[in-house]
Amino acid sequence: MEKVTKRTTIYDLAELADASPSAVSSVLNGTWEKRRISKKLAERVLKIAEEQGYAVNVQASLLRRERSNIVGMIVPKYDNRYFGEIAEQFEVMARAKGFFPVVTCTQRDPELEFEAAKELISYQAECLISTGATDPDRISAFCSASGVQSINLDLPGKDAPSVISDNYSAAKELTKLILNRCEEELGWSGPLRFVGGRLADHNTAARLEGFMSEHRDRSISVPDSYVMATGYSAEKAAIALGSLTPDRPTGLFVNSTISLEGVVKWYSELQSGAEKVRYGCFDWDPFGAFLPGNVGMVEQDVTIMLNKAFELIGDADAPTEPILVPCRLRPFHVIA
Amino acid sequence: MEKVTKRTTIYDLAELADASPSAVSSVLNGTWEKRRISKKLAERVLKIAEEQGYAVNVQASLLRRERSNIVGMIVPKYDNRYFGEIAEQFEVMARAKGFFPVVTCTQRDPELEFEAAKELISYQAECLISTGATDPDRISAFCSASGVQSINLDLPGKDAPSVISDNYSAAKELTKLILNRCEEELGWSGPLRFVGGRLADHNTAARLEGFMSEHRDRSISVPDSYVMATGYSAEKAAIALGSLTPDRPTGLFVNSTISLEGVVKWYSELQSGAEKVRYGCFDWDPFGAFLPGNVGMVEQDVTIMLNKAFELIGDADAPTEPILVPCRLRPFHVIA
DNA sequence: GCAATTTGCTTCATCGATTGCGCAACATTG
DNA sequence: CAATGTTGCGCAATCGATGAAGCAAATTGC
Repeated sequence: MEKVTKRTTIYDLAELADASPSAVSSVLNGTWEKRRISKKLAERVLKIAEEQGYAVNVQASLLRRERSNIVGMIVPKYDNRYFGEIAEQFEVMARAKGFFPVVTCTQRDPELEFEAAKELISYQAECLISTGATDPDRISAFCSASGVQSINLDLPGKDAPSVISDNYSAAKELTKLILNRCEEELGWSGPLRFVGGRLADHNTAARLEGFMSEHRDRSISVPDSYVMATGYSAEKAAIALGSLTPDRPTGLFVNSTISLEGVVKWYSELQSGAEKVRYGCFDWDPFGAFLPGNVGMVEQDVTIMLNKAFELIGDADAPTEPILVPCRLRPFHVIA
Repeated sequence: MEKVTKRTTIYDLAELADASPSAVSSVLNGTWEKRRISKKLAERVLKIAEEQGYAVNVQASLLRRERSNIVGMIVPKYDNRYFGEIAEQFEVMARAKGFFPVVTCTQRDPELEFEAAKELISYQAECLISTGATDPDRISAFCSASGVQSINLDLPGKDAPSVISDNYSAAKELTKLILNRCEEELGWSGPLRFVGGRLADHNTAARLEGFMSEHRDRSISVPDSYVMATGYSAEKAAIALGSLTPDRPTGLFVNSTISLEGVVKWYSELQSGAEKVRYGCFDWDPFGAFLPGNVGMVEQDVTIMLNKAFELIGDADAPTEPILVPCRLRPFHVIA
């Protein structure tokens, strides 16, 4: 219609409705009854707004208001169900609580994490949730300098409240499951190998502790070479296992579904001995139950984690000690 | 430090640096050389800004500027690799082109899709990409009323340029692969069953056409009951297959990885006859290659699709005919 | 019938950043 | 030394929405 594609503003609507911009504004933001605007005018304005395809300019609105209602979240990757579910549920919960969620994916890149965090703060986010951040304390420091609350999810930080899985306990349970199944099905009692993750990463360290603790409880010693923290990459896990030929029984504790991809690739290419392999994985995938050799997976409790995180929003004196959320262990039948 | 946790503004910095807000502004947004601010003052301001943990108020900045640089995207779910990859790559590409990406996940809910689209426009998004939207034309209509460009991805719409996979050809290729493998390995020549998706959905319709066309080429007739478009749900697919016992050879064309979950569940619970089942899936998952009975998957080319979509941004006379992007067929060895 | 109240709006300053315009102070030219 | 040019910066209007304050008209109270 118009030659200029300028966005409609309340001033345009005001002219069309023969009213003042402030009346239009109060009609559109729902405060019109409080401000004693007649129903008649309100309806007229709403009708015109609809006709014109009006959408508030949030920039202008937020500039004037005190609250932005934006909660930001950074997430490393969408290549596994865990972070995907976190992002999805975060958005749902945030909307239900009247927030506007903005999620951004930072590719496990510390620089990008920090840039994205700054960007979200520039958008006046009231709270920033750093999920699985490589350097959460750097982000927390920047947030606190800007007077913005920050919360760590999945990986803990020292300078902000953290909600994380109880990695130690779940890893111990998973180790127990794999060892038990190796005994029952292969008549063999370990030690298992630990595949994937980074030792510098808190979660990997905690899981390795649980893994070791269960071995210790059974008086099984684990050779150093059995700990293969190959990072978060399928290829590296497959390469690390490459030379391993299971002429004897073999058990694997797989840390993350991305490493599981590599393990399964290795497994499927075995010439022989596959029936002597058992593994379990920390993290869940719907296809996991159907992978041969997989005895079980750990599912982290995203709903509870996010509930706890949302409870922390606005809480000035939140605990600095990480809040631990129990995981669910899902045992599978082995597919022969 | 301060008792009030007010965000630092250029006015605060101006006072600290003993300069004017406009000088501070131009230093911070990089126009200071053009505005002939001395290097000395610029460095002083930058130092103070850093000390104070200053972050621009994008709301104010965008209000004043003409461009927002925001590109919005709505995505249905993060429960499969396809949409996860789309979201990730979209963010990377958008940043590389100097945009600020905002992605939001709308749970396949038409109302939420529309609300989210409105919200993104309120944030002055310059372009909105609707991915897999249930009702893309409603979104396009609103966008065009607001003078915002909209682009459809994955599912086409009539009122905005669309970039979609060549569903027909890829489905035909996949059907061909499954039928061939059934012949080679089972000595059986179909017809296959079509499992998952919604017939009302453009992609499902196009894939079904490709499926039918390949059957027609081979003079195989497909009974109506063999088309089981059970929607995007693992349970419904599993239930639909529930009564099917493969006493004879059985071949399945699985439409979407979410339906594949149900198929694999059914498959793994078969008492007998599993060796007589072959299936293939439209959409890719890294664990797919390791699922027994799976002869191949179709991987949609996210990178090319997004490249095409980005080419459309800012293009006023973009074609209204959908742009078709070829898919990659990934054949697998069957795991016995 | 006149003051007091209520109704239904408008006016205007404001949020923080941006930018065209302009003005001193200093340097250069002839 | 006056005219002209350059450097370095400040002033003030502006973007669109908001809400406190205010004001005229309509209604009520006595």
